Amino acid sequence: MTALNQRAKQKQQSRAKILKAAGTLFGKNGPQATGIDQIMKKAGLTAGAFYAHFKSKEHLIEEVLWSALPAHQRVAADEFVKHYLSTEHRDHPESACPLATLGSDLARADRRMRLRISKKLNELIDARIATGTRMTKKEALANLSLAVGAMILARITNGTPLSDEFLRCHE
Amino acid sequence: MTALNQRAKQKQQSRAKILKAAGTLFGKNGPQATGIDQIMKKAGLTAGAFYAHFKSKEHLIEEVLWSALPAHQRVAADEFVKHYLSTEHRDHPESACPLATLGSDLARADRRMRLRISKKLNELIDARIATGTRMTKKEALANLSLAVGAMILARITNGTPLSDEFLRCHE
DNA sequence: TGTACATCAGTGAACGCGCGTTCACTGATGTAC
DNA sequence: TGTACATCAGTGAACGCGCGTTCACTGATGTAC
Repeated sequence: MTALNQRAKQKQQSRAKILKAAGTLFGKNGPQATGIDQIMKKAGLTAGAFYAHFKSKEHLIEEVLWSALPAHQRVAADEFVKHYLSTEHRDHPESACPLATLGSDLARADRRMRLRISKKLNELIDARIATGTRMTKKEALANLSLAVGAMILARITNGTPLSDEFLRCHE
Repeated sequence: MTALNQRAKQKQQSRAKILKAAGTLFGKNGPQATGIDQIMKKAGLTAGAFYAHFKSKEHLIEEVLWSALPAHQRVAADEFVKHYLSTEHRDHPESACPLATLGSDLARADRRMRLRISKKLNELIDARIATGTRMTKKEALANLSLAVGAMILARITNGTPLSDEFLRCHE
């Protein structure tokens, strides 16, 4: 039978809960400032169980980033920036694009991690160009850069008038 | 006499050394991953002396960001993006614009810190518009967003062909 | 179907280490007379 | 000018705490016969 038994099913669910909790907390406070204890509590488990699911905190971080990356894949290319620069997206970093939430952290990540991300970015951009309305690669890269930069700046200035202006600066 | 005596002069120099060392290390590894010991060693002092200069690590971080922010102020508005997106700037985060190096960290900083930064950003942007070649505020914001976003993405993808493409995506 | 044993997800306490911070002390610089 | 005392930048060891990780144990689930 390919059906998982009860134990395996439960373990898989626990793993999913940990990933979800970690994603939320990483988005809110960053991976460095998020403890295993905190993650596991949010997932409804205790700290010790963590290592039955992940080899180390480092491995968890990789996994979370990896799964969070293609979040905006399905948005049409010409709608992308507009969709990205929403107040909704700005105000909920816990469920947001990791390029904006963790961009500077990713820039400091080790080479292996950065290469993995680069590969995925390449795929996403190629897909966007292919399906987009005659968009050049250069335009696609500029769009993504603008979106990520404006989102970060809108978050930094959140609470001042400048923040909304950053969200509208693409128009 | 307004001349400082030898002690005060030396203390001022030590403070400057600490700030410089911290700026470099924060740029390279981020403030979270940088220890007081490390900073003080680089400054040629020992850990204990730190608290004669700064109330806490938190206060040092604020000071460093504050002083690093207007680094690009003097570049002419229409040259700004081009100047910003250089390989030199990408490859030396230790002496780079903190918006790119620490953008996501700043987005997570506390409200007080973010408001201080916002105020300075406002000033810088207003100055840019005033002196620039008929640039609208929206264009200035879009330029800054593009520059910061592309720099972060170029750093993440550094080591792959995509990185240079991000640096050239503004053309 | 029932019984005895094996497996394994999760518990919770403990360990070790790093890091921010404190503090008694030192020695050079500054001040009073 | 010299002497005695005060000040203070910096030292270096220690403290306390949080956090990543380990591990002996538990109890429910799965397996063999």
